[in-house]
Amino acid sequence: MADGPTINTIAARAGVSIASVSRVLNGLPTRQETVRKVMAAADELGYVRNAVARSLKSRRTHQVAFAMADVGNPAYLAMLREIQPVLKAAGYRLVLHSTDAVVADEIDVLHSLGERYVDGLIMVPLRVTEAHLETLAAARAPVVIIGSVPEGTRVDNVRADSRTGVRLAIDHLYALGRRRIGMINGPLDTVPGAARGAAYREALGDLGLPYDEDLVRIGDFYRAEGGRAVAELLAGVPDVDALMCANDLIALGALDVLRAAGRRVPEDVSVVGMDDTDLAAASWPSLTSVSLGSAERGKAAAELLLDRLQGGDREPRLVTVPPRLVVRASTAGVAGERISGDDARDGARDNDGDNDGDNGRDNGRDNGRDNGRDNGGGSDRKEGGE
Amino acid sequence: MADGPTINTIAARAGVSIASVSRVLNGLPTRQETVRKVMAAADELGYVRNAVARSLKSRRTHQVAFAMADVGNPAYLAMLREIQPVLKAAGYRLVLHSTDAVVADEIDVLHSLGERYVDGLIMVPLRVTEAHLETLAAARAPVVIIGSVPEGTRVDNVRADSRTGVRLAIDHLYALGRRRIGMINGPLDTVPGAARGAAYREALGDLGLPYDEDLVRIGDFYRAEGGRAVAELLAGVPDVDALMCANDLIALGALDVLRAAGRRVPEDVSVVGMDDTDLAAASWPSLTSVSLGSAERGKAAAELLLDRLQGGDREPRLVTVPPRLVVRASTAGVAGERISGDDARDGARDNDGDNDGDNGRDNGRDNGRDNGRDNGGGSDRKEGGE
DNA sequence: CCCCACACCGTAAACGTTTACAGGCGCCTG
DNA sequence: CAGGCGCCTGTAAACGTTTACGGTGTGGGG
Repeated sequence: MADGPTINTIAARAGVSIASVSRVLNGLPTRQETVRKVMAAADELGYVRNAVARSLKSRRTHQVAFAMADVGNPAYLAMLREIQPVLKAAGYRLVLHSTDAVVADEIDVLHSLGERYVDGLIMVPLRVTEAHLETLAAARAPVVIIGSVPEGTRVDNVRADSRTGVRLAIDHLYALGRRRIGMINGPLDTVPGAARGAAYREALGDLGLPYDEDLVRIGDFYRAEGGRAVAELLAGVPDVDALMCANDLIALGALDVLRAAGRRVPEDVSVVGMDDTDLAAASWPSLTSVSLGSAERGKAAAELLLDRLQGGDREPRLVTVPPRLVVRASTAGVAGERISGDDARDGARDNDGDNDGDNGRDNGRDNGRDNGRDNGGGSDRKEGGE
Repeated sequence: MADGPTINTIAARAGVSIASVSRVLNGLPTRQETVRKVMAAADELGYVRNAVARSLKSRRTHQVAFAMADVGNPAYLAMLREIQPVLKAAGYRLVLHSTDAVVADEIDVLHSLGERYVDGLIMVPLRVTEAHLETLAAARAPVVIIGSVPEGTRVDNVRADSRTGVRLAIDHLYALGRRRIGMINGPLDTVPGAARGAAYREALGDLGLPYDEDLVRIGDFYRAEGGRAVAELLAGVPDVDALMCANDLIALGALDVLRAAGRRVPEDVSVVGMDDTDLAAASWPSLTSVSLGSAERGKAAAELLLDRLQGGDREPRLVTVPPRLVVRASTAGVAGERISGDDARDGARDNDGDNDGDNGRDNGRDNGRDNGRDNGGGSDRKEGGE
């Protein structure tokens, strides 16, 4: 851990100037003999370029930040899984920011772009406040926002479409013959809650179904809360034959309660979740869920940012990622999985997380066609005892 | 995005030297009047310190890297969830490296420490080769390895204990009266596979149960593979009354096949998984699983690294994290969850991932006592249309 | 009244690169 | 053979900080 060699060290040893060393290391035209000497010296000394000094001079860090509310959240993770390889392929490192859902922290991240420790930022804001917009306008590096921003905000933007997502689900339930379709929503003062609630009402209307307040229950985006809401709904409206849940956790709660109440899923009641997280494929019966394309959004955001980093100026772009209905047993009544929409997903993933320094890995999932499997890995080294 | 102000800009505007500016910004003793002028100028200009220049001078980046095989893997994520807050609290940024299970990439990461873009590294190596050890010995920044390293390697090290983990599970099954306990393992040439297989045999022996080869099946660490292996086992040994699965995915496969075969879980067959991933709590019946303490290992690693970054020299430490058996319905036969061991976990997590820029968050999970819930978030801004 | 101590501040060097510029040298051309 | 052109290389400045060092001004004590 001693002080490493610098180009000065190399220059001295090779008997040339630091400019020549730099030129050789950067592949600029140099006499063959000089190249040889410099390379030899660099090799012998085990030289590694100092990224910090390099960044100072070049004004490029080759780092990009990704900021979201919570590292542990599956929707963000799905984004991260796609963002990472895109950036890596382009030679960027990824700096992770977890804002713990504190708005001030998000503003901080935006502000800290001025420190120039990253070349750009992908952010999933909790909500978009005035303060966000102001800081954004003054940001000293390119930013891509995942989530909706007010019309006219000059920033690259990637959105999902949960309205269409809800509609896909309702149409699916309708096609299965369901007519008493309940909705278990999260709080209406959240943006997702409001949007999904409105979309539900709209979709019913378009199908000519009446909007029945008794069929709607508000809980929170938790499993237990969802279950509670379902229990209430069952008590009030025993003839409900389908449940549209505002996220997968609520839907798992619904499965719990329906099972306890002796209702068969999907024979008596169909259940649809939302977000298509890993949990959907793991549950029993496996859960039909609306994917809002977290993975695709992440990928799109990364590509937008790279384009801006490389391309320079252009008008801000808006990318909207279409939702997809992933049909599983909770509506279709089969143990297997059937995909509707343009893509297949099966989220179950796990690993063998062990102390022996050998862990599972995923094979490529580049194109969203991911069967979600983990490789157990392997090892040729057994001495790491337990 | 114009060029931001530097201390030179401020010095000019405040009519002082850059040294004074620096002193003020760093809180070194300065005349009150000077402080005022500098602060005023800095505020007006919206000055933000350039982290790169600062790092070059101070030789500290306040960044730490975390390298593992795959961002999407739940075991690594559990680590990440704990590492992140620890580093953040200490003022460090987190740089993420996903090596895609390519050993050469891991060596690269180790080597790139010479670039000095981070102050330290936490690494979960796929396996530990000679090349790892060599590069490790020459590493230019402190490293913490999660996973076993050969005796005598001079590096901070955090390990799990899957042998004891398997034993916990087997003892539990034995206590429930199970005597025909099968094992569904991953490939034996993987470190986890070998270790868990051996532990199974040993545990049976200690309980006075015979080791019956017919009760052991090797598949891979996948759900479908696990299911296939279970089907074989059922065909050969119909009287099996418990299954020890080498990871949660295999266990999910086991549940699938047992259900299809008309065996009740846990009445006819008890099932235990391993790793206690989020999927364990989501499945039906919920899955008893052995936690190898990924979260704790992550936290311990972060703390070791911080200690080394702050403390300086000391002997390398070894931390071993004890496993924990999380009893759920697949062995206990209750819908609810009962925790055995010293801690409670319930991994279900989800969110409302929506395009409206409003997302769920987790409340504190600092001490491992985590009820795994997500908050739906909220928003006061509705104009983000869909 | 002189000198010294002290508080404050400015100058300049350093961190490790990249790169503009200019100098030296060889060779070709006229 | 002189001039000029090109290739290669070295010198030095710059990126934006931090910090050692020395200078200046003030006030107090001998």
